[in-house]
Amino acid sequence: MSNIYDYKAIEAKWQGRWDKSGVFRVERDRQKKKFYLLEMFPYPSGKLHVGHLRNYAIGDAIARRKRMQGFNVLHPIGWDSFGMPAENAAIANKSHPYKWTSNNIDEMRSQFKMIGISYDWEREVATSHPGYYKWTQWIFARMFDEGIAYRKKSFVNWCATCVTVLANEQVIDGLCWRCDNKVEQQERDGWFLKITDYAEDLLKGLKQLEGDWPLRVLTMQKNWIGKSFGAQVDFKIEGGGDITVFTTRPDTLYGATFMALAPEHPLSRKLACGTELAEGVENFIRKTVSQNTIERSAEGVEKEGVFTGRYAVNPLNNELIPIWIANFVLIEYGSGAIMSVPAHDQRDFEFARKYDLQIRVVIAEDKKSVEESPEELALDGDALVEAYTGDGLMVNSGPFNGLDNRKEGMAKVAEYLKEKGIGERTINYRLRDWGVSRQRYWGAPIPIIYCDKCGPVRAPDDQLPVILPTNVEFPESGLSPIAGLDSFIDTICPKCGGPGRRETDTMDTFICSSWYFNRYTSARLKTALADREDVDYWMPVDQYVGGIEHAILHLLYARFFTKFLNNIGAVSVNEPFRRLLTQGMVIKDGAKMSKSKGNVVPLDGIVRKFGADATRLFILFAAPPERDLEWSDAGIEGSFRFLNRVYRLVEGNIESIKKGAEVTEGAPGKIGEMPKDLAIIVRATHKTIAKVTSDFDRFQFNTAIASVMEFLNTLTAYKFKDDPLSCAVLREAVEYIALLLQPFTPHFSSEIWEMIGHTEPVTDELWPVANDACLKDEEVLIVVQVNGKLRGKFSASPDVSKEEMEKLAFADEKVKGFIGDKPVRKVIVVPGKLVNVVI
RNA sequence: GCGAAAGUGGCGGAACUGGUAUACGCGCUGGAUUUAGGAUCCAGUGGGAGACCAUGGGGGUUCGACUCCCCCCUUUCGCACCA
Repeated sequence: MSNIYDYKAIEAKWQGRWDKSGVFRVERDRQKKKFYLLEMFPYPSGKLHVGHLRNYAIGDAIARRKRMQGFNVLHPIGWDSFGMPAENAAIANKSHPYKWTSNNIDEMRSQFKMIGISYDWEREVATSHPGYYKWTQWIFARMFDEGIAYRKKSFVNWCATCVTVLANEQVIDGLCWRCDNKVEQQERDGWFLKITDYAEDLLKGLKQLEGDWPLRVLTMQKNWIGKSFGAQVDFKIEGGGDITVFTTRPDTLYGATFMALAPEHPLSRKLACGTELAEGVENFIRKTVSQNTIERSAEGVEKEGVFTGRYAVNPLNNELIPIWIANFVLIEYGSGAIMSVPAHDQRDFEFARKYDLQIRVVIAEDKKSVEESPEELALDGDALVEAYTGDGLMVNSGPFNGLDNRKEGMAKVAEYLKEKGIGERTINYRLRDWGVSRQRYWGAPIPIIYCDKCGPVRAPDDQLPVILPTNVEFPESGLSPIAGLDSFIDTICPKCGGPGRRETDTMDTFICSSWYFNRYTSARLKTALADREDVDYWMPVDQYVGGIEHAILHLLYARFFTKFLNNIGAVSVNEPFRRLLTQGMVIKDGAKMSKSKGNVVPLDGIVRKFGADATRLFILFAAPPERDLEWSDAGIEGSFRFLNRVYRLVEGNIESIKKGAEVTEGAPGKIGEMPKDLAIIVRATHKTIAKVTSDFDRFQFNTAIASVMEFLNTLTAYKFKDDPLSCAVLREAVEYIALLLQPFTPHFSSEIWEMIGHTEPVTDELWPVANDACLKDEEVLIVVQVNGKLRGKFSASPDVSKEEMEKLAFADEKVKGFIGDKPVRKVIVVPGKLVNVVI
């Protein structure tokens, strides 16, 4: 008898069977309750590594268990196959992204099969396939029609290394999310999606997800959307023109002693134009704008500014206030201009101190000070050490004096502004429109044609997909090979029939992944992005599993697309993912495992050495799913050993186990009549079922697996006899081990199941249910404490009375010794658990 | 700075609503088997000679605290001039 089970043969055998029989293929079936389980699909970077495995092992465990619970489970996989690495690799190897990508997909597909994930392979999609991106373009076309996709010139995030523009969500701490290089600001034309139109819907939708999504993700999205209430106010510029500002503090308007514009603000250059200040202003703007995001926004960067020489009129008191340009004012937020209230805003305060600008207090901290010394308040702006940002009573504010700033002031000032037609209450969001133009080749072409007469016109639906030409050469620079490709560019305007030029930018790949979950419901359909009945049956995704790194990016975009598709009547759901499980990252050498960081632990070597089952089991056993996991090879042998022990138990007792099938009634019914020690095994069996079930419901795979291991320890410690009842007990134990492990170690479970004589596959079995009668112990251990410290134990019937427990506790010799002759002050008895004697 | 999560043996991690802290696994020690190694099996394994002491530190509530409350420290993550 070999010590190591033949995992290679076993895994190949079952993978072959699953492939051939197509057990994991599903069809829409209104009779059955559906369950849509989805893991975030991978970018086909080459090979699976243990970081990938975690995601897919978790997903597969859930999918397989749901199948065992009788659900019609949709569990598909595909490829997020557009993207820069393919293009860069192609340039480096003088190959083509198409080839590189499809080779990688082939490699990764075979690896997915090698680890036995229960996918419906008939639904496989690849976002770089024309049959897929046709519908990506179709959605873009709808967005164009609805005014959601639009073109504008603006300051955008530019990554020089990737030679392309990035969305705000793709800039992490001022660095490119992909290559970690510094991002610069550049003024460019490009396509944007008006995600801001959906800001309120996206925010509201988060409420619906509460409890089903990790709170962390909900909070991050909420902060990202960043809703704030306030007012917009128009300030007249002395000598003509006006500036609109957004403020959350209309109650401090009387304290606005200067204005500040973002350097990028269109008026910044104009205001000083032709004056002797023009040069200084120009220099300041140029210097500030050329700084990258980090240099400009890092903590502790000093506030700087320059005076434009011009003044605006405070609309409430008609005072002239100087207009400055300041580095801390952001063009992206609000209107890119602010009214500055140094007494009540720390940033304005620092700026005012530096440039010696007036500071006027308009909110008094408490009532008393207003009543006692009203005249002093007008003066003490200079005495402030920092801005007062709290609430209080309005002072120095004309007719508003004495009002509670928050309860009345804000509304009253806003009302007044509205009456005068110089402002109103408004809501501002931090969320910006999504810049989606990418100056790279390997992405979905934006289906737009420029015509000198008609402007940008979208390609008609019957001309979709706009095919990305594959017969191209790649310049070393990383510039897109289609940017100068006349055969692609030159076309006819669909509107007027005149000459037209195709857009050569491609779409951000996050667009491709914003709707793919719909496509799985009818992956090969040629006439629509998804069959309406199919998509209505399967969507939403019941359980989504993916990395926390997409908390904002992908998860926000996918929600936005779903709301848009719902809006145009293409789908019925409003939120794509009912429940979300964010698994922690797999860390190696202190960084998230990824190919670009060069710290990947490839899967194939490990699987070769221990088998797919042991590898999957280990990664689920090593830590709870949400926690980060520092990878080490060290523990995997334990999982492998465990499987070997189970295998040997079955192989070594195969005759008894088979004989056990002849006892027709099964062990649980006979628990009352069997020997005590055998009954303990039956109880352990059913307790394990109950424990694995409840742990699984909470996705605590690590403890679920631990309890099966513990059960095996109990089982192997017991000397089974060969009588029919013992055989039945052993058989039952082995059967449940196979069933409970099936979601984690499917090949192994299948093999065990077959070995003990089953002809139907274990993957078709139902999830076991513990027998309640077997969960109750015959005896329980009662602990005895003296003054809260453990001093003794005894066992008793689980329904032992409190009086009896107390009696038994005091009878314990050790306990007696600790009590001595001291008086007993109190005795606490927890039924069936513990006695605590207080002396 | 703000917000969130976390801190338990040599290591990964258990402990559901306060009730035997350290389940399960790794590693380590000793033994059995083996020509040897590997594999396997058995026993042991928080610290301390000990009464006792231990869940980041310090207080508190309680008969009883990893669990609840207060203060502090550390780590990780997110946000960070958002007007």
